[in-house]
Amino acid sequence: MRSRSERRLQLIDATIRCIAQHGLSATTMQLVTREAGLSLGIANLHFQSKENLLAETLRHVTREYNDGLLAILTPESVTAQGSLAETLKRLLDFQLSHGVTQRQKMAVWFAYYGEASARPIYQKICSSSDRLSMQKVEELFAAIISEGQYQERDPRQLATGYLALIDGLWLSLLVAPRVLTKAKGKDVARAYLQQAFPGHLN
Amino acid sequence: MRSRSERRLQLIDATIRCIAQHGLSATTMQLVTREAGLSLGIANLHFQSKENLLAETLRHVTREYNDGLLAILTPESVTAQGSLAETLKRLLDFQLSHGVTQRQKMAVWFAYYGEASARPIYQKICSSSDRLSMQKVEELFAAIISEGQYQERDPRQLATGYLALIDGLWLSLLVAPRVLTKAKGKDVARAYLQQAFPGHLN
DNA sequence: CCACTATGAATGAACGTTCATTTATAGATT
DNA sequence: AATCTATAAATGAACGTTCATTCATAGTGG
Repeated sequence: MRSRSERRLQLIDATIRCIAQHGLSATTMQLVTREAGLSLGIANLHFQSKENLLAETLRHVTREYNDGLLAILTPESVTAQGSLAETLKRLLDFQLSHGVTQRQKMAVWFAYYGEASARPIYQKICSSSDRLSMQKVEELFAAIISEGQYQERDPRQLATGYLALIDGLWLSLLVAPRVLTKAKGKDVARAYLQQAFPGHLN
Repeated sequence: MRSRSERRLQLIDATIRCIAQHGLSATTMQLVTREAGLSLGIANLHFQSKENLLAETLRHVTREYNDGLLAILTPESVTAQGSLAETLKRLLDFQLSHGVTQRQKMAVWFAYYGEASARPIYQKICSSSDRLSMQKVEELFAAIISEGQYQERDPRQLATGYLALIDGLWLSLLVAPRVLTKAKGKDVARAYLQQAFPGHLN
C-alpha cells in the first residue's frame, strides 16, 4: 500500500505512456491501470473520474515544462547566469533538450492540443501555459533588445514568432522524425534567434 | 436520393463540423449522420466503417489545402505570376487566408495531428502532405535565393523554419485566438520572410 | 478495531455495425 | 402514357461489444 500522492503519480505516468502509445481516444481506464500494474477501480478511487485523471495528467505535463522554463527565465536565475546571451542559449537548449522533445511527451502534448478546441478544460490549461511562456520569453527578448541596442524590434512579435517556431518544430519532430532530426531543428531555431539578436548568439 | 459522391461529401462535411465542435474522440456515427440530416446506417453504406470515414475526412482536408498550395507553387503558376516576390506574397496570403485559418479547418487539422503518432494511417496522410509542402516551398526558396543572390542561405533550413512557424501560428490561432489575431500572425510570418529575403517582400 | 487502500466482478449506458425493410429512380413493357 | 420491374439508396431497430463507473469484499497499517 502506497501513499495517495505516490499512487497518483504512478497513474499519471501510466496515462502518459498510454496516450503516447495508443492515442488519447484509445486510452481506457483498463489500459491505464494495467499499465500501472494496478487494479481497474484504483484510478476512480484517486481521481474520481477519467475526465479528471486526463486533466490532471495534462496539468502534470505542463507544470513539468513550465517549471523547467521558469528555472531558466526567472529574474533571479537570469542574473545568476551572468549574461543574457547565456540565458538565451539555455532556453534554446532546454526547449530542444532530450527531456522535452522525447516522443512520449510531445505525443501527449499534441494529443491534448488536438482536443483542446472542443474541451474547455484542456483549452484553459493549454492557453494558460502558453501565456506564461509568452510572458517570460517576451521579457527576456525585451531585455536583450535593450541591452543589444537592437532598435525597432518588437519583443512581442519576436517572442510570438519564436514560440510558434518551437511549437512547429516539435510537431515536425513528432510527425516526421525521419525528415527532421532534433539537431536540425535546433539549428533552425538558433538561426531564428541569430537573425533577431546577432550579437547574442555565438 | 443523391449520388454516391454527393452523399460522401455531405457526410465528410458533417464529420468536419462534428470534429470541430465535439473533438475527434467525441465524434460518433450518430452525431455525424444527424449533423448531415441523414439516418444512422448511411455512413457505413458509403464508407464501410467509421475508421474509413475519418481517414477520408482527413484526406479531404489535406487535399483541399494541397490543391491551394499547388495552385500557387507549381512551376507554371510561378512563371504566370510574373515574379518570385509575387509568388512569395501569394503563399503568405494563402497560408493565413480566411479559408485556411478558419477555426473549423484548423481544429480538424490538429485533432488528427494529435492522434497521428498513435494511428499509422493518420501519420501517413499527415506526413505525406507535409512532405509535399516542404518540397514545394524549398523549391521556391531555392529559386529566390538564386535570383536574389542571398548567398550562404540554406533553402531547406529556411523552408523547415518557415513551415514550422506557420504550423505554430495556426496552433496559436486555434488555442488562443484572443492573444494572437490573424493579422498579427501574418505580420510575424512576413517578418520571417523579410529577414530571409529582404529584397523579395515590400 | 477502525479507517484507509485496493481489488475486480457486476452494471448499465453508449458505441459501431448489421440487415430486414422501405423508398426512390430509371429503364423496359404494354 | 401508364404500369411494371430491377437496382440502388436510405432507414432505424436490434445486436454484440466496449467502456467508465460502482461497490461488496478483502487486505493493511496504526
